[in-house]
Amino acid sequence: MLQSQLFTETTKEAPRDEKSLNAKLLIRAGFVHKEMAGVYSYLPLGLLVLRKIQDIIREEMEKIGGQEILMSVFQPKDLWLKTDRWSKGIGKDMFKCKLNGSEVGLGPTHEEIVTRILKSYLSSYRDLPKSVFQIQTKFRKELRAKSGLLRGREFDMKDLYSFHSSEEDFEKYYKIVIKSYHKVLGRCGLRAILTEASGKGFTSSTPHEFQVIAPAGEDTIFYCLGGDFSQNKEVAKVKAGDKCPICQKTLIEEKSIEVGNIFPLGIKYSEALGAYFTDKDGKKKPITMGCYGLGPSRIMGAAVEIHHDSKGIIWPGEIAPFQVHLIQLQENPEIKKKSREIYDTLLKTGIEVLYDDRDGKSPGEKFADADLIGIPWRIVVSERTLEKDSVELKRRDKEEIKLVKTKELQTFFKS
RNA sequence: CGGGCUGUAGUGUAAUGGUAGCAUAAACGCUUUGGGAGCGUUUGGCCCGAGUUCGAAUCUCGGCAGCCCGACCA
Repeated sequence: MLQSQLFTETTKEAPRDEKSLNAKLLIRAGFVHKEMAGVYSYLPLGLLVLRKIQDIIREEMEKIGGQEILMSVFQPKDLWLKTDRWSKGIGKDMFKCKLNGSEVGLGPTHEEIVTRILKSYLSSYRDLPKSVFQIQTKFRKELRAKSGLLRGREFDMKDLYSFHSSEEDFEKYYKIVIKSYHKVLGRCGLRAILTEASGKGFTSSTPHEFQVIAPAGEDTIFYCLGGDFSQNKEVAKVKAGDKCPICQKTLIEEKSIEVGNIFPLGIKYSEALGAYFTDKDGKKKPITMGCYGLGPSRIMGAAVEIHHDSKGIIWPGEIAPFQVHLIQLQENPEIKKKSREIYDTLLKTGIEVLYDDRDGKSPGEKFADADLIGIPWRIVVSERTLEKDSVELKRRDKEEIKLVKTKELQTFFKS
């Protein structure tokens, strides 16, 4: 991508009406545009990041048998009345509107819809287990949107639903999802702590949240540094300073961001909506379900909260909008020509490059922009480097700069 | 939804009852080029409505919007 052609530009100042760090940096760097409280548009750079997060999720969900679907945003009222959630629980947060005189909702979550769909296709134990997921914009009437991308009224969510013939089979899958989620989040540069949470009306069993320690978080968790125990303050039977019930180490209290959660749904929805299957013994039984959420947009915000410095964002490699930020530092024809060659070579090698080919920008401004945008590798081509047939290579998260021969650049990035 | 704070060029800010100013971005020209460059010229603004007043960005009331705290939140 030629930076001179990029739709967005950076700004020196963050807008006054944003206090949250993730929103400030993402807006300054041109990743998102704020439309209203809790509602953001994704601009080219932001969409690249969002898609990378979504693609990591897709890949990992498919590895655990998830099949991607896309469900309707509109939610019929009668379905939600059957599960008694139209005006209770999450239903209170549902945007509702009239459609030809009847009321419909905009999906804040999809248990109702997915359960009704599965009724049409799953009828025997031979059909189980199955799991489906979707990545979609969710709408929620949050009373108070806040913290930039962390709590929006319109946000991106991946919701996975699994269907099982028994509680045991469900539990096996639940553990598989836990592993998978840790992998997804790890690839997104986040270290999450599996935390016991409250059912919040979804279920009576203990669900789990994936919490990332960060001052900007709105949750508080107690956790053990040994990594074997964590409880959300909402449901905690422990407090800071207590001994870990498992390994006796001291428990710590921290603010954290909930980037994912997983719920045992049991047979709550299948019973309410009549989703039964015929078991080996010929008996009709309700399908056991689980649901599992991850918020790509929230992950993006959390990644910025965790990975930044005073100069800007430091994207974790896998979700960076580009791998390399190539900077043509000066405007003389030789530098332009050489930069262009390097750009073409890198592209041919399959590397994603943002090429700062802009004229009329001082070196200082180009460096400052590169730091703000936060692409993992920076390559500088200048009069100085060309004298040595080289370019400068610097990682966004390191201070050291090394000279690399232009010829060796391709090999460097291949490995 | 309760409480608090705030709305001034695209963005960030100043003017506290009396000529809307500064920075930055944008446009043009010349110079400049290793950490947000210089000079000159130009464009562009008081959230909306009502009231008080000779006169309102400024005071009052209402609305709308944003942020923060709380409540709420798979």
